[in-house]
Amino acid sequence: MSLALRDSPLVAEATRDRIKEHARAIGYIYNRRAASLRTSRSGIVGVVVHDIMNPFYAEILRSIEMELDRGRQTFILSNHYDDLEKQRNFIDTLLQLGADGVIMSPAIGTPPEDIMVAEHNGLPAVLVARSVDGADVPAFRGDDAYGIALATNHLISLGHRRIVMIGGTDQTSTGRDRYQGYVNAMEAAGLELRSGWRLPGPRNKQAGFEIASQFLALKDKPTAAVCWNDLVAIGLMNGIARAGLRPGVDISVTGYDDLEEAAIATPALTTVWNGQREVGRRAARVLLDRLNGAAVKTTLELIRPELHIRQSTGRPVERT
Amino acid sequence: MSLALRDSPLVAEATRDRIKEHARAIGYIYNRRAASLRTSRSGIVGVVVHDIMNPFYAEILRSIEMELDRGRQTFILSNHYDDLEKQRNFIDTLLQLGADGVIMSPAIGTPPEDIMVAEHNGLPAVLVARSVDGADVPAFRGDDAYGIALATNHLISLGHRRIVMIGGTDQTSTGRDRYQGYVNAMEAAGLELRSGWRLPGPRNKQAGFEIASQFLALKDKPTAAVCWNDLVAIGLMNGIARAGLRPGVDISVTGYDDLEEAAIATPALTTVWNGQREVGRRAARVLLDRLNGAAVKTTLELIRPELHIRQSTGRPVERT
DNA sequence: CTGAAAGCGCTTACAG
DNA sequence: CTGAAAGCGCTTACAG
Repeated sequence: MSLALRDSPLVAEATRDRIKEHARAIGYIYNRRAASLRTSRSGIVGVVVHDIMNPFYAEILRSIEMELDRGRQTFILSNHYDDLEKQRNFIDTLLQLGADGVIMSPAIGTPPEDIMVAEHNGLPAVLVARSVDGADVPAFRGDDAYGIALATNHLISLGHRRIVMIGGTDQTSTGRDRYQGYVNAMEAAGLELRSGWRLPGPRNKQAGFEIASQFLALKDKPTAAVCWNDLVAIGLMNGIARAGLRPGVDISVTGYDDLEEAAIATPALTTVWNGQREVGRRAARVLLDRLNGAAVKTTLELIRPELHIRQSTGRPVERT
Repeated sequence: MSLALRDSPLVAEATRDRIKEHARAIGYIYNRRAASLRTSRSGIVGVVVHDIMNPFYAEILRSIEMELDRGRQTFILSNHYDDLEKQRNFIDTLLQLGADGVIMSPAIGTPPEDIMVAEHNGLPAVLVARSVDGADVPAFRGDDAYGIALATNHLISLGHRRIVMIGGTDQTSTGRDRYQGYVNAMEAAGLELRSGWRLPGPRNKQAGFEIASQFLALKDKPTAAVCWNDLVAIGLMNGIARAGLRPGVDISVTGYDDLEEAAIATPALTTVWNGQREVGRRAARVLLDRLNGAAVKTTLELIRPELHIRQSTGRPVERT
């Protein structure tokens, strides 16, 4: 009977149909726990990111969902909110449930052992959006240094000279890479980097909105802001508008990620497409490949970002 | 040993600590599948909504997460995208995994049997945000007719006479209730309801943004829009601004839900707080109570909404 | 080809 | 109080 229900070729079609019909009639429910106990495959994949409600991760999750659906895997989502303890608990839960694999965007400060402990207990891991040095697993993310340089160079080419970087943290590889990309672009253009021209921290709209007054009060009167991501950029533009200045005219602003929202912001946001869909799709595929026993290379793959120019950037205007 | 690991009082403290220490040393992993097979409790709760990436549901999910964490339940999230088949598959998966319960915001057109099938197979259900007539389970949502009347009456009291309702669908109880609340308020004020003054459909920013031109082209030149939710309202305001008009001045706009974003929109959005946190918290608690064997009443509970007045509404201005 | 039996890792009722 | 045994519902290797 169990063979028939799983469409085994060992069972004749007519027999199979009859059995399935009967199973439905008596309200039979397949017990995956029991099957999993026997086969040590559960059909469950864990996915953990900083915050699933953040649209950047949401876009990655959507493409992961599509791929895993195709592979008939159930997925369990969780936020770690950059709390290492929460992340460890989640991996523990996956191990206890006998999950088949995990896709994670590791919490800030994740030691490689926290990832390898999963691997060593038969839970293959794939990283997205962030990578961890010393963790010998496949990882997919955008080329941040290159991407932020695209945005910075775009502003420089428009004639901006006093460009501030807003948001992000030095505690992730992404944070360091983006800041470095900005620094490199500025130095390559022979532009000065004054202290106070980096306002680290903001990563969401609210924080971008709140930092606007601090940005506008800088004594150098910068004419442009390279933002950590689209959320910060949109929040900042709202804050600039609230202060009576026109984003895209008085102040140029760039975002990062190219969320769906970037195109309908006011003004439409110039930003860097970060390949979320691509990252999610490839991570899910490589995990499915691993589950099917394929040998995959455990290296970091960088997706090449693209600049999308819209209305939030223009020639510099001096404020008086 | 199993007693010791579960902190049973039957085992002396010293013994327990020694066993736990040893378990850690040898890398013991508790097998929840096996335990669940034996006890028929899995510690898993399913949560399914239209779209977890929608901030409205995201806010509900966050409070559900907090409560379930406290009850030491793992939760599995899923989107149904208003696809009944997807929703059925998810409930099937939960049954197969032996989940302990499910919290759902049912897909459009969910027949009560689709919910009762879970109940009858030992998977207690609780509804959030939407209710289903004939499904004998607890449900929590806002009082939509009352809430939308708050917004409509606010506009009327400012002097608006030509007020359009934008977004939503008649296919959910929520959709019907909100439209009815708008109609009731208009009629109570003796205001005319012209055809074309309802633009159904939009439920997200993109759609709100795109419908702006259609709204602005209405021959009656309405002075205000009551929007289905905050996302539509923010999209609409962006569309209005793109067309060169000033939302909050030339056109008054109200939202619904009071997302975190509403307060930092430009202009800050006048909207109706819909009790997302409250809905999620109470739904999770009642489910945990059911899991602990408590008898709970299976009735619909309406959370009373509140109007939050900000800058997107003002006295009417005639357009020429 | 078919059917009965073993075993996955727990928990719990029961015998000693 | 302690320890061995039964059984949850599957899958699969094996005997017939």
